Amino acid sequence: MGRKPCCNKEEVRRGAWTVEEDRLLAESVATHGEAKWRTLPLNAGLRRCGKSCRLRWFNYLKPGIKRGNISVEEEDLIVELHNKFGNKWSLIANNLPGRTGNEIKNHWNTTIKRKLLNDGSKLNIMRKIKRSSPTTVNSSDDLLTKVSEKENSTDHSIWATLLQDLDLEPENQMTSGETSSTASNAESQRTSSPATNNDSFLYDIDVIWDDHHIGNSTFYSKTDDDCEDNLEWFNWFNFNGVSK
DNA sequence: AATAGAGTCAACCGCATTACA
DNA sequence: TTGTAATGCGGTTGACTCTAT
Repeated sequence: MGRKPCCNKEEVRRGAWTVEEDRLLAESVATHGEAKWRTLPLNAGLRRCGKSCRLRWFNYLKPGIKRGNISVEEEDLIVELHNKFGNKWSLIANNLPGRTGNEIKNHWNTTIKRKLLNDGSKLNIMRKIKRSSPTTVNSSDDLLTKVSEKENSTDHSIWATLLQDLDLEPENQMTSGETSSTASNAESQRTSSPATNNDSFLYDIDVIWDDHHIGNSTFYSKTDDDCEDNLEWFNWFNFNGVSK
């Protein structure tokens, strides 16, 4: 026996909401509050599923919801929070006033993810690693040399060695045999680390970036093959629990 | 001007979690 | 303590819009 359906699909309306439906929903929430979604449609005179009403309210009608383009600052924050929380959209949304989890999820899947993949040079990946790492780099020149040496390598194990060279905590790296709870421990260790370490690491990379003019123009993916390669690296780093 | 493909986003679906009798 | 209902959430879909040809 399967789960009891939340509503009778034959009797409820589906698809885009009309202005009149929005008005009825808003009035009903104003009167009864944000609760009893199951019975709300009946009380409001709406031929809608309760879940649909709840979604419409929290994603669109609720006062204070920001509409329009997501700013660069917000985007940076989303990337940072996604590094920290993963696909926990509601958690991420809690840190962006006026934005909904659904909106952030959509933006991530349509815009940010594409940017990361298209702009996913190995050095950019290093930038992503350092955002989530509490470690510092011993020397900027040292890092540049190591990145340059390995830039053309197709051997992933060499990059793993580089991560060790960069003083990444062993706990940060999850081997294929480890469980996600191990990764969670590493996560909590990272997030509890002093911000100054992150700042130092960030500064080091930015200095290299500026001084040596290694930017998008050099490493930007120009072909589908490049994108495939970048995606491969991106996935590999994610798999090893480094850039998450 | 027509059209195909890409991008965007609101809404749906079903599983997970929480509340409560 | 347990079973059921209600709610929350993330993944996915599909309609609509935009852009390139």
